[in-house]
Amino acid sequence: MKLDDRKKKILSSVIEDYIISAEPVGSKTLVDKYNLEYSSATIRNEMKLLEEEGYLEQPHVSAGRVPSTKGYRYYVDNLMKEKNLSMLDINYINNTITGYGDTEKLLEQAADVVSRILLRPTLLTLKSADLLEHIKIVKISEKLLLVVLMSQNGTVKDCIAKLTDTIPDSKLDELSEVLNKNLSGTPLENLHIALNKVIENELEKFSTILNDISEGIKHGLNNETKKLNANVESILNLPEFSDIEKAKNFVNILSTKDIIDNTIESIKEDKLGIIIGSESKEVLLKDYTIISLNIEKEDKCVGKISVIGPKRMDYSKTIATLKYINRKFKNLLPTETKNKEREK
Amino acid sequence: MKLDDRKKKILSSVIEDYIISAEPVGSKTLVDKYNLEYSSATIRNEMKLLEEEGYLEQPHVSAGRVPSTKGYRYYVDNLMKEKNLSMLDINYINNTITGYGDTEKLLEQAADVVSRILLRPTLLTLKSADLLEHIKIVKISEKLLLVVLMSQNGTVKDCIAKLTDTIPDSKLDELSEVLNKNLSGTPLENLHIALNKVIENELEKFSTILNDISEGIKHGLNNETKKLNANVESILNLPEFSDIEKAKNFVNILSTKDIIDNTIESIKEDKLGIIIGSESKEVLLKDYTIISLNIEKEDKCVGKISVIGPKRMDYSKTIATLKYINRKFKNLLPTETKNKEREK
DNA sequence: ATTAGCACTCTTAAGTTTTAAGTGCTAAAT
DNA sequence: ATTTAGCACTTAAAACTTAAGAGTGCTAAT
Repeated sequence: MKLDDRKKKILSSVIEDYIISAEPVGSKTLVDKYNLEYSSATIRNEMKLLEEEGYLEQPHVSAGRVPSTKGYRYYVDNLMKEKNLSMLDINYINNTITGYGDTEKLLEQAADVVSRILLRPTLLTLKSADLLEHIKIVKISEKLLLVVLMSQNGTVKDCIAKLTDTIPDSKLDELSEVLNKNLSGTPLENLHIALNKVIENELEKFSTILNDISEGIKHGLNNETKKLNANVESILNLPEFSDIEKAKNFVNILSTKDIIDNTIESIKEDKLGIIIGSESKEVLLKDYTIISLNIEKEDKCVGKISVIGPKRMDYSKTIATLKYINRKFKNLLPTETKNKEREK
Repeated sequence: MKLDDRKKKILSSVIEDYIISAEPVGSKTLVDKYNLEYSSATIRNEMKLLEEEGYLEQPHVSAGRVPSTKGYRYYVDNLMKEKNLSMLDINYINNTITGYGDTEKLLEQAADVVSRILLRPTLLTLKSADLLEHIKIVKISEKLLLVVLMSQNGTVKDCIAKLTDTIPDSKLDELSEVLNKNLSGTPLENLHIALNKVIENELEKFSTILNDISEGIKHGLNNETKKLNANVESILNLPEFSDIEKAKNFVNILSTKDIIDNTIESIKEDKLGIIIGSESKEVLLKDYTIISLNIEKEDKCVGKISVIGPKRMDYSKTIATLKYINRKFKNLLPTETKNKEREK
């Protein structure tokens, strides 16, 4: 398990070259491109040992070496130098995520910007256990109400309620108040059920209109907001997908919720999680890496942004980007009690 | 320009076979699959004539025939039978577009469902000239306001305003009222400019808070909502994109706003527009067809849904789907004055 | 311990042959 | 005057063959 300095140097050179070139790396290439003070023969010997130890793989006998899952893992844990983001990327992030919008909007912006910087698809997983903070009813017309829901995680949702009967303006505030008293703290996904229960118990006089609102909420909250992915087409440019069958396969993985879900869930709440190839239990992910960031608000996880792509990934840049996003969100998410001035 | 019955039959058979198979259609295939009461030799002669007239094309001398732009056009205008949607598709549409949500949400749902039924990407173009109908201010916390904007087209937008100073609850309604009086009817994209003007002219006492709101609106309204596309990955399954370069090329077209914009704009307001290959001025679109539907609300166009893909498209099903969507929207879009019961 | 040198393996590219699809034309049949 | 059978011809795609190139592993020399 111990690698001497020369092996480390060779391993990280192979990985860094492969990350860029996507071609198996040979001993000659290493001598030419990286200033290794050994001959190609020595490097060949070392690479053979690294392969025997499981850090490198050889697609076929006359090819160079490719990093294995174990190799990438060793690189990420021990060899990788943390890169700084370029000014270009920093500006891109800051100009895109300006802090206006509710939590969900901000998370979407972040998932998108990360995807475009790293040229990989990203997935946004919203934390499902989001509780109602505040509800507000706004009249649109005689027969239409706008129901604005604000959650404790800071997400705002609009629902449309179609009224069977009209309601006088004077009653609206009373209605809002009653709803807030009864529903605040309810998980969003149970909201319409809870509302129905409220109707049964005590609010007979509003029953028709509450039914309409309940129906509106049911349809308006797309419970399936658990996931969303951005920029799938970016993968077309990756050499690993020059075979279109592989691209289709990858897209299938992306659109099958469970595959990635199961893998992501194993990530500790407080950490940036990296799952490389066969480290996932999911066999279909054996050629792919997922790097996932938990976004927190007041120490509660509100969502996850996951970068997914072939194992050949710019780990350093990916991690730098996600860490930057994480720091940005720390003083960004709107909170009830405090509201920091945004930094310039 | 006149085609006799036999030529018509042959042309439509070629097109219908090609739409399914994506392979050039030969005389033998036609005799075998379609019950044409002529020999392959006769059909060969006819196909040659159809080619000379420009309705068919031959990729190379030993291949079958492929429809030309002119051929597709003739088919669409004269030969095509209107298909009925399957119950499956109808149910899918009805279960997806339930009528809850603002105009923009409904349009997004429609663009998505159309894309999934037809297995082609769709583009949603929102009409930019949308005017403010109503504005409502809701307090989220001491230093945060939620600004809810309702447009005349029936779209609801939420913006977050970060306050420099606090505002007492009692002032909120006055503020809302003042804003409505001054801003209703303003085009959404000018809203924050108009607001700044209002501040200058008369609302000095609210000036700080109005500035904050103006800033929130500026960031919250993503003016670039002109377009959005769905389901790009569906194209990976089309045989025309088994060459990944072609797929990339197509994705590029999709993401270059102007290319499709220019073409779509030439479509008459009240019609379902079909632009086949070289009928577009845009050279890059010469192998693609766009079928575009205007969605109207109270006789005003609120958006366009465009299906785009290779010329080889199931024209009949595409048109049937869009027409169904169109009919659905007729009694769906929320309006200020009237509000029809939704059909069962 | 390192390296030059070379035989060996296997992939990829390039070139060649074969196969099969489909045509267009001619001459015969209707 | 149409229609059709039949066949020579063209071409693309598939199957095979050969050549080139990359990179290794091993041996023997440094």
